[in-house]
Formats: sequence, structure tokens, C-alpha cells
Amino acid sequence: MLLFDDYKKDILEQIKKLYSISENDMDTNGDYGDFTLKIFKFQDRKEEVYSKIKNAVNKAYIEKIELQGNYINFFIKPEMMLKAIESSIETFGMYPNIFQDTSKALIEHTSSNPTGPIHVGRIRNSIIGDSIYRIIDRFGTRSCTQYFVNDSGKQVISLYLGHVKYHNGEDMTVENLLDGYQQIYSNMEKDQGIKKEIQELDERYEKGDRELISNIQKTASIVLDSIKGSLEKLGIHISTYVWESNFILYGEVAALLNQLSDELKSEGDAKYLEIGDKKIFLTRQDGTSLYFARDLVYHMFKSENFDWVIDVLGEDHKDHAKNLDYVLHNYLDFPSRIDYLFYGFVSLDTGKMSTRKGNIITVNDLYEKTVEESAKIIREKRPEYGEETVDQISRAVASSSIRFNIVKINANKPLTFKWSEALNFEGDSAPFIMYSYARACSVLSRAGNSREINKEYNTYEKNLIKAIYLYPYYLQNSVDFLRADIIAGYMLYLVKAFNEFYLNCPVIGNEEEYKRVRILKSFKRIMEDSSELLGIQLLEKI
RNA sequence: GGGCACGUGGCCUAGCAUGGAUAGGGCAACAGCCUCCUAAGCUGUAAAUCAGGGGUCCAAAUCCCCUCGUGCCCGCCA
Repeated sequence: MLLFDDYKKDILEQIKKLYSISENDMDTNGDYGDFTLKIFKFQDRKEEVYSKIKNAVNKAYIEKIELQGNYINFFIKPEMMLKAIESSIETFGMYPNIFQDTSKALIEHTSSNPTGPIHVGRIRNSIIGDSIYRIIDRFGTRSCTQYFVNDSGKQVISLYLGHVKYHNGEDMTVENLLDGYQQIYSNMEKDQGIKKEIQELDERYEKGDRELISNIQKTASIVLDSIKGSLEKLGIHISTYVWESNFILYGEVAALLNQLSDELKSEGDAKYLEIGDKKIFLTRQDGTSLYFARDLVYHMFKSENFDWVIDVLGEDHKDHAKNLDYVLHNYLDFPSRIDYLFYGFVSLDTGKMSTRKGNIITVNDLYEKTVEESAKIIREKRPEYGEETVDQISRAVASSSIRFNIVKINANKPLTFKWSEALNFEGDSAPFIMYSYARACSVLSRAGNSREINKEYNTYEKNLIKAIYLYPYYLQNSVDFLRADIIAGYMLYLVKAFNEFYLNCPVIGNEEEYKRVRILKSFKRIMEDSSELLGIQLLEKI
């Protein structure tokens, strides 16, 4: 069964016998035809070029060839595309089929410092990371996700100290930990003693004080559990957690420093690497390690088990990643492929988010509000649904909606979070996608046995078939550029084609029923496939 | 000051890698469409100096240069 690229190749081959052209002369993404040949450069008269080509490209899969201005448009028979989709689904259970890669990929995402609840800024990381993981896995590379838990360094020490100083004796909760943490930072200015206390704890920590480390891990794990809970609400499950302290405890940081000892320079007792005119410090004066050193160790660890490592990072980490990459490749023979996926900051209408200053919208708040708003709308639109159904649907809508609103924006772009947009369930949104799926399910549930009468396809049918057919190309692009927003854009395109079809092409009891049911079955399958990639939870009824 | 990113109708966004046909969607606004498979939908109207300027080219939102605006980074923080 021929796929799009094969058609293109085949057509090009025929034309090459007549004219000298390159692949770039042929577009695949035009609105005017399935393939478009640009004939600006051709010497012959347009009409002559057209008639020559039309005769040469005389293939069974061609529906028609048209001359329009300086372009020749080729149209493929919809039946050929539909058959390609159906046969793949029938044979392999999916379209497109995949060849399972033997290599393994690791996507590190979120890795938020466990110093407070996860907020709508950090969640961009998790949503992008989880989607990329699903996409790469679907494409055929076995994949895992990983969270690097920062349970060492001054931030978690501050978290621990905040509890000791301001909430001593109380059971640890996310709330009082966060409060203590914020107090530490607000009091640090006037009270120099706090900095000293933190430094002393850090030294004890690095020397391997078991009791202290275990206390700090306990503190961090309480906050981490709350982060995990928030992620689960959005259907994000992280395969493995790696605790930073382990690399210190088991001496791997020390081993790395030893390995690099010939390259390391000193400033007092602090050690650094010199890259160009930059000094990258790996240890402090007091001998304690810095994040850069621990991250190097962590990356070497990742490469032991994975052929492809992907880090999802905020744009503030760009320099860090650049330096890290340089050291990994120039000093440490990093063996795996590594990609860094950056995303722009999320801000609020009211300004920057800051956990320390308490100016945040937590994911839990966002989720609860979205569930509430969604439930309100469902009760209004579907008064016949019971509360249990309302609850189930509103949770699926909230989770899908939050994810989709964030993932649909190109990661490079900065993003301003707005409640009015977060709670809008129309237009380019997850509910629109979910709704379309439910509509298709509803039609299919009513379909009976019908015979094939007509093999002609109208515009709506053809547009929908083509949208389904193109899925592999969007998937490919999404993987090539590590961009989940490409899948989001694809889904909107697919669903728009479906809704136009739905309004204009009655299915049940129509003489076109057989053919249209075929189209809808494929549509349903691709919807399920692509929704899975973005964590959109489809329901048969919404 | 240096580096990186972003700038597309009132608002949000696609297109930029591979330059070509009227710059594609959505929100908000206005006007329509439910005796017919879910109106969270569909159709139409109005709305764009593609940040600004220069350059390359038969052709620039797309490539090159400059300028402006915004964000991020420039720690012995992470």
C-alpha cells in the first residue's frame, strides 16, 4: 500500500523523465492539491508543461491533475488513502504501524525542587515532558521518564531548617513546610545567622551525616508526594525517581571530581573548570559540591542505561545545559545521544510566579477550579446525567483541558496564564476534541448493516480522509523536532475536518452509510491514538 | 554591557527548518443554523503596516544585516 511519500516519489520520477526538477519543486502541504508542482522556472509554456506532465503521470491512484496559475496540482484518489489506513489498522492494529526500535530513551522532566506545591509555571515542564515521552514511545523507541529529586543543596536544607525553626514539634505538612521555607527566605536578609546555619547543615550533609540526610529526605519526600499527587491528576506518571543525595552518599560525585582532577583549577579550595573565559565551579571553598557537579554525575548515570537522553528544562537553564553539554562531550566521553528541550516561562497577569514569595497558582487549585467549572457546564448542557457521570466527565475534561491549553503552545514561546482562557471549553480546546469523539461514537453506535452503493467522495469526506491519512507525517515531524504542539495542532485540524463532515454528511439511514461508517471508524481509531499522546481522556459520552 | 529566545487582526495562536497561489485557526463582536446521528458544533460578516528599517531574489511572514520592545541567563544558587 502506497503512502504519501511513495506517491510523491512516484510522481516525481515520472516528471523527471521530462524535466529536470528537484524534490523542493513539489509541495505536499498545499491547500490546493495533494501535491503541488511549482512551474515558475520551466522554460516551456505552462499549457505545454501541463499536458506533457498530465500524460506522463498517468497512474491508477491519480484522481485528477489540474493547472492553476504557475502550479500543477495532483489529486490522489480518497479510496486509496482510506484503504491504506484501514489495511494498517487491520493488520497491525494501528496507523501508522511502527517498527520497535531497539534503543531506549529517557525523558527527564519536572525535577522540580521539592520545596513547595507544583504550580502552573512548573507544570509546563511536566506536560511537555510527558507528551514527548508518549510521542517518542508511540513512534517506536522504548521510553521511560525520570524525575531528578533535588534533596541536597541549600534549597531543601532551607526547607528542613524552616520547619525546625518555625514549626518545630508540628507534624510536617506541605502547608507548614512551605510556610517555614518562605519565612527562611524573608528572614535571611536581616538575620545573617540563618545563612550560617544553612552552611553548617550543608557541610554536615556532604560529609554523609546519615541522620541529617534521612531527615532532609523525609522532609523532601512529603513535598514530593504532594507533587506526585498533582501530577497524577493530570495523568502524568513518572517511571522512576532518582535522588540526588545518592550520588553524594555513594561517593560518585567524589569519583567524578577525582576523574577530572587533571583538568580542575583551584581558586582557594574551590574547584572549577575553565571553558573559554568562563569558570564553571564544581565545588565550593568548603569542599561541598555544586549542582553542576552533581548534574554531570547524574547524566553519566543516565547514559549507562539509555541510548537517548532528553532533558526538559526551563529556558533559565539554557546556559547551564550548554556548559553541561560541553563538559559531557569534551571531558567525559558522553556516549548517548542527548537533546535539551527548553520551554519559555509561564507568567500570570499579575506578574512573575515565585514559590518563595507565595505568588503562585498551584496545579491543585487550577485543577479543582477547572473541574468545578466543567461540572457546572455539564449540568447545564446535560441535565439528564447523574452526579457520578458529571463528576467523571468533569475530571476528564479538567485534566485534558489543562494539558491541552499548555501543550498546544510552541514551547519556545512565553506563556501568560489567564483564567478566562483556562476555563474556556470552546474553540481550540480539549473539550472540543473530546466532544467530536463523542459525536463520532454516537453515530457509530447507531450504525447498522449497510451495503456499499457509492464510491464517490464529496469534499467533506475527502478532507476528513486526508486529515486521517496525514497523521504519520505529523507524528514524524513531532519526533524530529521534539515538539508536542505539532500533535496538538494536528488534532485540531483533524477534528475540524470531522465537524464539517458531521454537519454536512448524514450517516445513519443514508445511502452513503457504508462508506461514511468506514471513514468514521478510522477517524475514531486515530483520535484514540493521537489523544493518548497528549493525555487527552476521550469518553464515549460527554 | 554580553549571550539566548520571543514580537503575526482588540486578545491568543499556526505558518518560518525546505522563500512561491487570497497569511490558516481560535477567543471576544455582529448576523444566521437544532421537527434531522450530542449546538462544547456549523455557516457568514467585520477585523492584519506579519515589531520597524534596509538588503538578497522574478518572488520574503519565511533568508541576511541593523534598530526597537519584551522575557530569560550572565552565582563558590538550583
